[in-house]
Amino acid sequence: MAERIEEKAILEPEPASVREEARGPGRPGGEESRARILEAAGRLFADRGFDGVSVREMAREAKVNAAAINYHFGGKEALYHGVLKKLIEDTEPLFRPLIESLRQQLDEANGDREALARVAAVLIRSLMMGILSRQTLRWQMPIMLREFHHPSGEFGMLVRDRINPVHDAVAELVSAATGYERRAPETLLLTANMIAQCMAFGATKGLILARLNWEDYTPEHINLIIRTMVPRMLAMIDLPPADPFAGEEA
Amino acid sequence: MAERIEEKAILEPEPASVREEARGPGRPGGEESRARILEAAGRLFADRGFDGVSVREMAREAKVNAAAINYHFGGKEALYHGVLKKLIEDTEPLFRPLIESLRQQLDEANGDREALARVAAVLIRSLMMGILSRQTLRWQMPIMLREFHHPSGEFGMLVRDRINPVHDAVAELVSAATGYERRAPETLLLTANMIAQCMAFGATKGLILARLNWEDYTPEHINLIIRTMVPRMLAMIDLPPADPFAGEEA
DNA sequence: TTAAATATTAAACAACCGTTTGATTATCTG
DNA sequence: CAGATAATCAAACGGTTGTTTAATATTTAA
Repeated sequence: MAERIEEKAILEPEPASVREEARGPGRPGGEESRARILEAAGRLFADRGFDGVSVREMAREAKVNAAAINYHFGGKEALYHGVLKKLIEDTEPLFRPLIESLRQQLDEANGDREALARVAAVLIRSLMMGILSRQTLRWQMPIMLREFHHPSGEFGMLVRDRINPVHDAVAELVSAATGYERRAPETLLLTANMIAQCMAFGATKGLILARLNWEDYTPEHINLIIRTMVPRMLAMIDLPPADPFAGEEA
Repeated sequence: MAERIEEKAILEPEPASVREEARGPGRPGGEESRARILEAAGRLFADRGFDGVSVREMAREAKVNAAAINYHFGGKEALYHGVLKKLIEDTEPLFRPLIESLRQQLDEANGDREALARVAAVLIRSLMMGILSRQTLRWQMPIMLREFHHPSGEFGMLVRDRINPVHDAVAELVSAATGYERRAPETLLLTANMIAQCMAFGATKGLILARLNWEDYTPEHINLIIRTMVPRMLAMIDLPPADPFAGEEA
């Protein structure tokens, strides 16, 4: 029995990162270093892509020795996996309540088109607000966009854990608004397009700033984008206009 | 006098690529090699990004010695510049007639909303068709998208020579359709959004295929996308529905 | 035929890449 | 205290990077 355990331990010298909650004795600080590495790696991966950043640079940014990255994660590829997993976890607080309240309000609307429009308006505004103004999302999105066009080995996990839940929920809204079947290709295409539009002003930020002669996105700019786009995105799915800022404090 | 020329030649050992039309004596075949390098580099840059490809791999794909790339272009960065310049030139035959016929038809429509809708429908279909079905555009677009979000030194040239002409023309359509001023922020935002939507199904191809359970884009898929999206994009800019395939042979 | 010009190549360059190793430090447990 | 455990680091590994060099091949012009 002891042989089997030892053999497995030798064959799989797992990195420290897959440790469970139970902390034994030993030099502390590992969790903080691990967190700093994930933060720096996410920022740099998003900005320059997987091949655009070196392990040494990420280590420098995280104030850690380069070997520490392999110690904590097991390699550059595994670190990217960790970044993507953390991205999914970190966006959970934004998307889960959004999905749940969408489902509930969709139920309450019960086919009333004006109510549907209000639900859709709030959803779109929340998505755009989150994507454009949250600092964390601003560097997380480029990673997702990269995956959308050039899927890596982690793409499956990203679709299963983050994309599908959001798209399925929004598809219910699109289906209710347009009358398309819930799983019809038209529903899926429109859903993907609606969500893509919410991300577009983040994805093409450089272009928008150049065309509009803006320095950077300010809260006023973001409000202008939302005010301009929301009524038109509602029209896109056959819904009447609705104030995207209804129920908001002045 | 001879000194000045020689001095300049020494200080600026320009790569062979900046040669003018006039061909002197010497071993031939340079132009063909240069073209093969540009083709391979464009394909690989688009697929894996600037840092994702090595000079040696591009040389191998182009059936050329690695040193030939520096001989013809002067370096990896300069090669990327050449790829982008060629991209702008190559897309000219698609965009110039599109822009010109758009301007002319816009003039002929003279405010008639049904005519405007037909003009917009044809424009959107042409853009989507070109982006989704042209093999060349399919690898050129990722490069543009990369530039949109992460502008390189060549971004200015791309905006000036390729983006602005297209956006300015589409902005006229958007302005005529919505009533916004031609240079109003709303017009520019809506214009960018309309064009982004035409590119979205190319940019998020991996996601679309995964959600729709498609293997790859077929002509039928592309037609479905266009049939689904065009009427809704018209609604987005306050235009009545129009058949995007009107006037097309069955 | 000789000379100049253009194109191509193998070899070498220093720098950097991701990863491994072995030693060292810091903390907890018995 | 001693031993186990966890974390960190400098150094080195073999390999690859973009680029340069020097030699060579192939053409035209004189």
